[in-house]
Formats: sequence, structure tokens, C-alpha cells
Amino acid sequence: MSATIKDVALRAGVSTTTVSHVLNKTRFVAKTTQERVLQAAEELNYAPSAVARSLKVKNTKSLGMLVTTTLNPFFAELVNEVEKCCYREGYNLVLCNTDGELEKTNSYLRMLTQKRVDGILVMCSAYDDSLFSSLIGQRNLPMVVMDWGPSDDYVDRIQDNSVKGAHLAIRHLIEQGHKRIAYIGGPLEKLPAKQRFDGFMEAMEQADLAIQDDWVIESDFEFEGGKLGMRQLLSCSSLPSAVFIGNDAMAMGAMSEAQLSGIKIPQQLSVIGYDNCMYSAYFSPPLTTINQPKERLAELAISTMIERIENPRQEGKMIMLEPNLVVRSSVAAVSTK
Amino acid sequence: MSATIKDVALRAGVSTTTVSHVLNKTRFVAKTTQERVLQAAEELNYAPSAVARSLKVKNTKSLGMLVTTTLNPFFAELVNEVEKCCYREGYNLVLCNTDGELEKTNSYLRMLTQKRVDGILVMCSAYDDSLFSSLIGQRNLPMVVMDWGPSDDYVDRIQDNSVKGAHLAIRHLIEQGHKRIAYIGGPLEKLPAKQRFDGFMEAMEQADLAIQDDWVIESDFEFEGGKLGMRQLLSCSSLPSAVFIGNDAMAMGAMSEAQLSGIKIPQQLSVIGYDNCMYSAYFSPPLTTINQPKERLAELAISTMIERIENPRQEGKMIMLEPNLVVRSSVAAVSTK
DNA sequence: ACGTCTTTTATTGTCGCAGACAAACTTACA
DNA sequence: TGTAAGTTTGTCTGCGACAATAAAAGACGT
Repeated sequence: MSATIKDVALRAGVSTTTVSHVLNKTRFVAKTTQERVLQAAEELNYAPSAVARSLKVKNTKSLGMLVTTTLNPFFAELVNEVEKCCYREGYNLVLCNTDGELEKTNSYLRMLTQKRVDGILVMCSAYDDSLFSSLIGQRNLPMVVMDWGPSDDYVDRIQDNSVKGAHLAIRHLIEQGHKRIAYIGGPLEKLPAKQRFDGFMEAMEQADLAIQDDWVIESDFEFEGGKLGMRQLLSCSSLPSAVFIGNDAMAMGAMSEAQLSGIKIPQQLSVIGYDNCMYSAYFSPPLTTINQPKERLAELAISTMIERIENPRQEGKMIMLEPNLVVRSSVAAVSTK
Repeated sequence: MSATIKDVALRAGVSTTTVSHVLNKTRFVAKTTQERVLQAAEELNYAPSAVARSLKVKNTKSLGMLVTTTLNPFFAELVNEVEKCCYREGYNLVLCNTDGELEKTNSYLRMLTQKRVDGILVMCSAYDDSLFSSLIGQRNLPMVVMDWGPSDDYVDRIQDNSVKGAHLAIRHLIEQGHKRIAYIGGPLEKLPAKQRFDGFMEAMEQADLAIQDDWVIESDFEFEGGKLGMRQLLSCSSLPSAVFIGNDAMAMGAMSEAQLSGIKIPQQLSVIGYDNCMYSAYFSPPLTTINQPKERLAELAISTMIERIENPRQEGKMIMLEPNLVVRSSVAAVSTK
């Protein structure tokens, strides 16, 4: 079917070694020989087989990425950044959506192991700790966990400081004069949701603000969940003046629902989100939110990954990234009474 | 590092052949032997090397996907569906964002070729026709083009009938009593943009409606482009009563911009989009739009791909999918005068 | 006991490439 | 002209799995 190194060698009148060396620039070859080889390769439209090469050199220059779902815009943006970094470093990215299913996660983990990817980026919620640790322990497969995922002494973790982010959000609301603050968050078993919740509670406490029980709602980080959360909130006997929503996707659903009920944002209800997804600048009104440094996150994930590939046996480290507030128009100032 | 088939054979006290056969179930092996092998594999945590296997059997069970950018929610959703299908069929998906750069496209094409992917899904705008056709012609690499991409007699194309979709959109506006209709579309060198534009023109003509020159705006299919397009539209001396926007991302930007200028949607301006991205149900107001059957598109792409992998030499076929209207709340009825 | 089947296992070469090792071929200088 | 040093290229083995072929072990009839 396609030309092999042997064909090229034959056509150039040299040995396969020489061909290999000129193609990989791994030792000196006389200029004229080089040219002959290059030309032969060109003429035959030769593309070296990475699979044969991988078998020999024991690396594949590809990474697997396990992610719950790229339907969530935040993940989509993160994947995008990760892909960019991979490209820059000469790696391929194998995208694996787990859809939160253990079955699919395990199955992908097996596939990736067999395909001998050089490492796995993990950003998913349903997982099988024992499987992961057997991969890390026995096969010594490099793994870096972004956002959330299994914990282990030997994986690197790199995450957003969501407690701080939640503080930022609440403090901003308070500075704008809000006292009656609600919260719609993600499922508490996911780390970032938990952290944002904790941050919310802490910040409220520090400001001596009461937390009304039916104003804190646990949802699912999805559009529809935000919508439902808002509906629930609107059914409360008294309404808050502001709501902190655990991610931008839910914020979108929530705003849509509120506006459908004739509530004006931000005049009647201020909204602050989390993630700073690209599109949150295009909500009506544009969403004030907490920015996660997605580009940095991806860069750090990949550079950590590569470092670990080159130097496998080392303690796992944990890197924390600092979020920041981005003010747009979904939070109104309230006259402090 | 990791166990090989030989280790398993040794431990089970059989030959590698036997191991291979019990693992692949490719011929009968005595039950007791099977058990011994399985147990040995289990104990060694054996994972067969797909790279060695691929070298021998000449397929990799992975597909490459070239896409301009997954930042666009429509592509993100499509990639998601494609990934699902791949998983179902036992394939891995290598994600390649080209960012519209020829350089990156070519570079990825080379990588994918070397990695010996079994086929390539193409959905990108910047391409090098000669490179593609050399891949198809010489290496006989299966390729299916979704949405837009290079044309060739030997690639399969599967696309949305965007002319029809545009008709659907315009007819809906007309049925709701609109006569003053504007258009904000994508770059005309992209096939879907061209088709939607043509459909728009045709439908307007068929309804004997005048097309006001400064009401047709060519933009870029991105959020920001929609915003800019709307700004331009709003600067016109007279305003339309409705606008057809070439995709949902632009629709979002456009609606945000219009609402920022105090224009009420749909009371003062009706908006209809294209794509039916997941989140368009959560705009305020929820977006009336043309639905592209993304799931079908992905399914057809993959099944066509697999068919072509199994049966390489055949004429390229072209499959057209029919869009449909989904009515939400961004188009208001207008009293026909 | 012998040959003939059938069932089960072993041997070996192959896929395409890389690299350890080494050979051939120059040139320089005694 | 011989030898050491330097330059350039080649031979050969093995990565891990698969499969074609060969071989061994039972089963059975005569």
C-alpha cells in the first residue's frame, strides 16, 4: 500500500539506516546522500509509519483526555486550549467523553492503555479509583488531573482556587450593596462545586449575612439545571436581590428563566456567574462572572504532563490557579439602607 | 515496563500463539488452558499493545477529525456526536483544531498520515486541495467531508441542505407577516454561508420582497461577528422588522447588541437563527431557529466512513440532510398592513 | 502395534523502524 | 607504503503481536 523505509533506501541506493538518519537528523550524513534520500522520499510520497516507530522507541506522542462532556462550554474551551498546547508540543490529543458513565470511563481507560498513549489528562467525575491507581502504580502511566478527578499521591493536580473565586463573587455583590444573596450551585460531590459552596458560606458568614435555607439550591452545572434552579428560587416566598450561580452555563439557563418570568436583570435581580465562558460576554445583559484562567490551566497541565513523562517517578504536585472577577452588566448597585 | 504476550505465555506455560488466540477468541482453545491464560494475563495486568498489533494488522482503529474550531458551539456539538459514534464503533477520535490556518491543517494532515489513522473526518475551511487529493489518491486514505471542506470525486460528502433551511427561515418570517427582512450571514467562501445566502435571496424573490442592500451583511459566523453585524444593521437609516442570522453564535452576539441598544426582541425586532445549538433554547428570549440534524449528521459521517474503510475503492457519494424549523420566542407576528 | 484423523500447541517469519555495533573508505602523516 | 585517525555508511537484531506452517498428542479402527 504505502511506501516503507526500505523502498526509499532502495530507490536512493543506500541502507535503511541512512534513510532513517537523514529523516530524523540523528547523525551526520553527507550532503549529497541526504539529497538523494530526500528526493527518493519525496518521489515515493513516503510517510514514515509512526506505529512502527512507536513500537521501537516506546512512546506515541499522543495524550488521552478524559472529560465528562465537551458539551459544557467551559470544558469545550478548556479542551480547545489543551489541544493548542498539545499541537505546540508535537502531541496528538485523543478525545474521550465519558458522559459521566463509569462503564465508558473504564472502557476508554483500557483503550488508551492499549494504544500506549504517553499520558492521560483527566477531567471527569465518574471514576473508578482502583483502576486509575492500578494504571499509575503498575504501568506508571503519567496522569494529570484538572479541575476534578481521582486523587492519588502520584498524580499531579492542577486546579482553580474556587473557594477564593466564590469569595470574590460574594464580596463583589456585597460591595454593590446586596445583602439578600442566593446561591445555585453544582452537585456537591464534585470538588469545584463543593469549594464554591464553601466559599459562598464562608464569605456570607464573614460579612455577617444570614443565609436563607431555601435560597441555596443544589443543581447540576447544566443549562437546564440553571433554569430549574431559578424556577425553584422564584417560587420562594421572598426573593433575594442577587444570586451567585456556580457556573456560566447554569447562569444562562437561570437568566433565561427569570427573564421569561418578567424579572429584569439586573434591576430586580443581580446575577453573578463562574467560569467566564467566552459567550458570557454576549448574554443580555452581559454576565458579570468569575474568570478561571483557562489558558494558564491548559498550559500548566501540558507542561506538567510533559515534565512527568520525562521524569516519571516523582511526588505528585498540586498547582492552584487564582481566579479573578470580571465585571460586566448583570450586577446592579443597590442603595444600602 | 509493561508485560508482553510472552510474559503471559510463560506464566501460563503455553505458547504466545495460544495466548493470542484466547485473548482474541480467534480459534478454539481447551477450557482449562483458557483459564490459565486468562489468569496469567490478569495477574500480570496485561494490556496488549495496540501499537504492535496495528503494525501487524494494518489498521489502528482511530480516526482523525479536522475541524476549524471547537469553540463554535455548533462544531462542539457535532464533535460530541461524532465522538459518541466513534466510541460505539470501537474507534478513537484524534481531535485536530486547524484554527483556519493552512499551516496547522497541513501539519496535522501529516501527523495523522504518519500515525496511520484509518480515516479522516474533515470539517474545516482552510485547506490545500493538492495535499488532500494526494492523500486520497496515493495513500487511498478514506475521508469524509462534513459541512464544508475540499471536494474530490473520491471523498464522501455529507451536508445539510442549507438552501432549504434558509427558505424555511424566510418563509416562517413571511408567514408571521414580516416583509422588511435583513440578513447577517457568514463568509461567502464557506459553502454553508453561501447556500444560506442563496436560499435567503431566492426565498425573498419568490415572495416578491425587496432586498435592501444595506440590510444584507456578511460577517464571520462568530459571536463577535454577530454583534458587529447587528451594530452595522442598527446604523441603517431604516430598520427591518426581522433579521435572519446565518448561525446561532452570531444570533447570540446580535441579540445581545440589539438589546444593549434598548431594542426589544421580538417586539421591535424578530430574530431567527440557524443551527439550533443546544443553548439557543436558553437565550432571552429563546431563539427560533433552523435545526440541523447533528446527530444524524454524525451518524451518517461515521457509518459512511466505516463503509469506506471496509470498501475503499468506490465513487464518492454525497448525502444531503434536511433541516427543519424550530419555533421558540424570538419571532413575533406582525399585523400585515 | 500401526496408520489415520482430529485436536491442541510450538516454531518461525513478518510488519516498519531505530540504533548498537562495526565495517569501509578517506585522508594525513611518518 | 603503512598505519592511525577521521569520516561516512551498512549489517543485524529486536520492539510486541499475529498467523502460516509444522509438530505433537490423543482417539480410534483394524
